Amino acid sequence: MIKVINWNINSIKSRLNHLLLLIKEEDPDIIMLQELKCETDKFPYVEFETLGYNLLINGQKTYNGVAILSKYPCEDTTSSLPSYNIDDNDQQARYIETICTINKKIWRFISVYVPNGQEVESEKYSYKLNFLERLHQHLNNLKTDQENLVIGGDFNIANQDIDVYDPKTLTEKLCFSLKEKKHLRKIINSGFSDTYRLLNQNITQFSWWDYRAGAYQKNNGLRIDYIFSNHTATNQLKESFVLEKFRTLEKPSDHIPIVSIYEENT
DNA sequence: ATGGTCGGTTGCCGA
Repeated sequence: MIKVINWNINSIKSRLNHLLLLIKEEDPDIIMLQELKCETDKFPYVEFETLGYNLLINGQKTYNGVAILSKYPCEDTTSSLPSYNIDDNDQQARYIETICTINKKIWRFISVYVPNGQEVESEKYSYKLNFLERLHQHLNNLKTDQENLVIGGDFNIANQDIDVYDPKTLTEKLCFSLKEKKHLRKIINSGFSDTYRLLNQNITQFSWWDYRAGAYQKNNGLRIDYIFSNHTATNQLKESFVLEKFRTLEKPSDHIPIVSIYEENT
């Protein structure tokens, strides 16, 4: 069994105890994190090495930052998404990819923090769409039919009406505009499954609620965090669920962890 | 109700 968790933690420093609680309660094999808001060499390595994790960190000061924590040894780690001449000077820490060998099978894991985009048609919105295009190209170039590929991330896009609290109000708003959805669907349709949706059809479950305006109390949320897996991995998918409890703790992240469990075919 | 609340950093940005 391989238990994978994805979580936008919104500051590793502020949420250290929540992450330790998550590990204590769920004992995941792989944890993919976003928004560390911490420089690579300031990550609290010891706490997690003590718990048996290999740590792959791509951090930066104040903003962004992604990580993969793995109980299995990792190799060939890359901390940048190729630019493909689309965005040649991208310095933001939004991507990390690594390969684990688990029971002699190759599992490639990616943790990605897609740009928020600030406002539809803004400069940052273009950067968001460009980033998604780069991600799409990179995933196509991996040609990973022979291996298992699992992508966890905060994509900052809700895919369908069922994934938002009020599709009418949110039409063409940031994180629900047609251009964003088309970019997201292009990635999914290139050979991935949305693991939570695959096993929980017709259920409205959000992964993020704004800190502002009592959004959580009103359940005004969006499902923008995902675990995607390729066909090979999805064939082994057994369970997928969210841990909404982590939005009810004191000083929570505005996002909740998502869990997907794979059972290796024998 | 076109507002509000966080985190990291220091008077404001990003989400």
